[in-house]
Amino acid sequence: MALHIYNSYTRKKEIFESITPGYVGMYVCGPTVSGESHLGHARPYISFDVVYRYLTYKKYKVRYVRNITDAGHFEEEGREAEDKVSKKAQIEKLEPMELVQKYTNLFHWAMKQFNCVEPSIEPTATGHIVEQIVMIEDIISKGYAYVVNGSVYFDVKKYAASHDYGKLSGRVIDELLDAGNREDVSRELDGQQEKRDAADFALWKAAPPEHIMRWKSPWGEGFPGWHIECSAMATKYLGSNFDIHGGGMDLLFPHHESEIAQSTICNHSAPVKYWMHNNMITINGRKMGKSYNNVIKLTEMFSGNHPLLTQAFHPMTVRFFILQSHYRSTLDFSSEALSASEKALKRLWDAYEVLKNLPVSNNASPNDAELDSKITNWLNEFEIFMDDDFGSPRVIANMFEIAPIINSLKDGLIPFDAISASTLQKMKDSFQVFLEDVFGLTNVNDQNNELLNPIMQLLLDIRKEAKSNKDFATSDKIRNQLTQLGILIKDDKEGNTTWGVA
RNA sequence: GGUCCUUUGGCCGAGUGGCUUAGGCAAAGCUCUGCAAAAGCUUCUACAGCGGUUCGAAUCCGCUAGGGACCUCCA
Repeated sequence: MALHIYNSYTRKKEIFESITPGYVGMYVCGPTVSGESHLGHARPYISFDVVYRYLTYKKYKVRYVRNITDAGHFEEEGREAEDKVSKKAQIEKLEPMELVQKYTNLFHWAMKQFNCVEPSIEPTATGHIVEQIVMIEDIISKGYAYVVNGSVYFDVKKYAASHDYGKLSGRVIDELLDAGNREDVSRELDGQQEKRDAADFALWKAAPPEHIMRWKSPWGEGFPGWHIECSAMATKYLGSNFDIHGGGMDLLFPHHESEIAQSTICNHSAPVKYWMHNNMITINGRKMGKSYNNVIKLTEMFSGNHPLLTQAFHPMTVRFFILQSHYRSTLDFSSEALSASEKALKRLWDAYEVLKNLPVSNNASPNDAELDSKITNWLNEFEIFMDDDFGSPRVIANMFEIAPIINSLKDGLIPFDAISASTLQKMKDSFQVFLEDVFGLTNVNDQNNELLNPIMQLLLDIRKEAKSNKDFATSDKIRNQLTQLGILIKDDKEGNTTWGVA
């Protein structure tokens, strides 16, 4: 089965065929590093990390570009244009670039916690001012942008006359063009008066004197509009036409719509073959976002230091939580849901550890052909489900179908010759590939270390001895106190004991 | 106001026109156990409401109700 991807642009699932066979160019809108990342930000980066990993698994050579937006944009309309980055910097008494660096570092730290693969290229907006200016000049020369008072605006009306502006986001162009005249649009965009039409968007903004972040341009000192950076950097590193552009659904309009317009004018063709958008993470049914005042920062997530959290959550728990739902569905956050994911992940990973240690026999044919083929089928579906627009929840469901079988094999409830050696080997391989390589999950309980292991073995030996002497006081003491320390003792049928961090 | 999406069992969440209609968490019972835990087995089992299309719909269409997103910085 071939990989199918839901294309936001056509609103259909399409067979994925890369523009250049064997190669994939993927651009994902990265963070604005003027503040700390929150749980909502985790979704696209984890979702597209899995996309990247899966494409790699499918033998594509992927160039994965994810930008860092470190040039400030507007904060509030109806007031004087303010650079978000420089404003915050004054509050915190930091240099703008110092602030940007701080949050970039924090973002990178969080990505590492989530075990996200680093992008191939991570370009910054401030590092590509020249490219953006060149692109704006090109748009002006082609007649689709105009200069007013040192700012440059994209002429949406002119573009819409010959192009389908609004197709991606499902906007009706007449309404956009009409927006400035409508009563319900009471909030005035900055610079609205100097635009030819309300729907026009800024390519370059003249910087007021108090603006710290500013660059020289043919139109005076200023800073780039929000949308142009992605167009410029994507074009530079992936070309005029590339395969996948990803981001949150909230970026559909105006960001991605505008990107299409800009790039189409400059490159004479639509820039992106497959647009992918992840849905939002909500809290109590409401999107997590600054304006709603309901964000949980990632540092709070990992520390449990937030009123909505009953405990700290491991980054892998968050990652698993996100993978348990489809990337295009909204995902409602709650502490309970996270706790459920935590337990589920632990159960799954424990089974995986057991699986890794199961001995592979030379059993050529299964004694229980029905079970053997059921397992084979579940394993084969891993790839089938992922091929169907990255159906990670269904893959996980299949893994949970197999988990009890793994445990039963270990406990002898299912004899080893029930399944063939090749099937067992396939189980090991498939779990390893999908759990670790594709889903990017890692062991949560990797506190095991060289010193602790022999000490634990010593304690378990003493306990075993005590048990065989019916000295249950001693054996229970060891067990109970270890439990208090957060170490779980598991006895199996053969009298063997394993342990793990609870 | 416009555009679009969504509504699944106690909770979270997959999913397909029909074949017993995932999975996880929680709960209950059982097996195992010195007692537990872990593990295994079993049970509980839904598709907002109303109408329509169909031999047959939770799955397609319409209406109603609830929820949400975007239209503004936003993942």
